[in-house]
Amino acid sequence: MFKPHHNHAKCTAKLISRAEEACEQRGSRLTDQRKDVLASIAESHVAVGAYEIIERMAARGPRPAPITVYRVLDFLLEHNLVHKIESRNAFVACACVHDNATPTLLICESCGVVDEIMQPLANENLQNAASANGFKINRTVIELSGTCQACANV
Amino acid sequence: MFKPHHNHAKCTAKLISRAEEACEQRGSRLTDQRKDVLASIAESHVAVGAYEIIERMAARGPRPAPITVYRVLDFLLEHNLVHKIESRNAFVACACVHDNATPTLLICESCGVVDEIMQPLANENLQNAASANGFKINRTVIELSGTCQACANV
DNA sequence: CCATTTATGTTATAATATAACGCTCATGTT
DNA sequence: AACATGAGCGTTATATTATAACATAAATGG
Repeated sequence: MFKPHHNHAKCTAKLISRAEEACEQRGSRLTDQRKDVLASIAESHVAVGAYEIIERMAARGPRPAPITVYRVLDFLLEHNLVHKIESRNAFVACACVHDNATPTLLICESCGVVDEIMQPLANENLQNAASANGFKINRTVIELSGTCQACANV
Repeated sequence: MFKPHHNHAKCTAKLISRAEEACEQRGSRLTDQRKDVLASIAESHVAVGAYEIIERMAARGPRPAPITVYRVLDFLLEHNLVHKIESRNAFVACACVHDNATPTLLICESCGVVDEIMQPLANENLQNAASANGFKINRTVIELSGTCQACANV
């Protein structure tokens, strides 16, 4: 189904080291468990459900309880190290650097790969529209489902 | 919590009659059950969960099974008569006319009211960005959570 | 070393959503 | 009318996603 078009080991390593940095900066601890969960999610760029994370972890060690994984997910979400795909109840490791801006998620319905792109113009439009309606944005979700380039070319 | 700032009965009536039209145009049937579910959702502009819909219906007649409500929801979603708030697993009746464009949902975290606005510019930006990445959009989700004007003024 | 917070473990359960199967009823056809 | 078809719905069971409540351990700051 999914074939990485890049050196994924390198990709994961980079992600973990960025996560370590981010936690250090914020004075929070990236514990082994948290690193494990993050690594499980980062196994691919495909969105993964919480219970699939449990399976992946069970394959390499003791099976964590759901609450354990959800607790870690909360931590990782707060630290912007993973994103929740709301339209799928699934998670992906954050693939790009975005300070406070909201990424647009491109979700392939065929292979499941989730790509992140920064779209400052769209964010600005939405911010303006919200303001015009007297609405104060706390959180923005932009998810586009469809067909990725790789799958379109098959 | 929520106090309508308008004549809601009128609002619902309009919604139902629009739904009837839409179904007629598409040659599908807006059965009593479907009308009931739609009316339950449209009781307010607050997003409502599937099981809360069941409660509302149970208050006025026999309690429907979850699958029943979900089936109706599928129908209503397909016909664009309701929207699913993905970030909340909840539903609202479609409040405005939008041909094929995607509405932006403004979700108040305080009162739960969901407002719909059309944001052609943002849609266009996202479409362009997707195209630039070779991504073909099938479905777009834009959800802004925050504080609505009414709640900000309290 | 103690107090406090943060992290984790354990058990149970809540909330959301779908599968599978069969019956009924409207509709169109012969 | 008799029949075939498919849409709508009923019923039972179960899958999937997420959280509550309470106990223990481990890190951190004074």
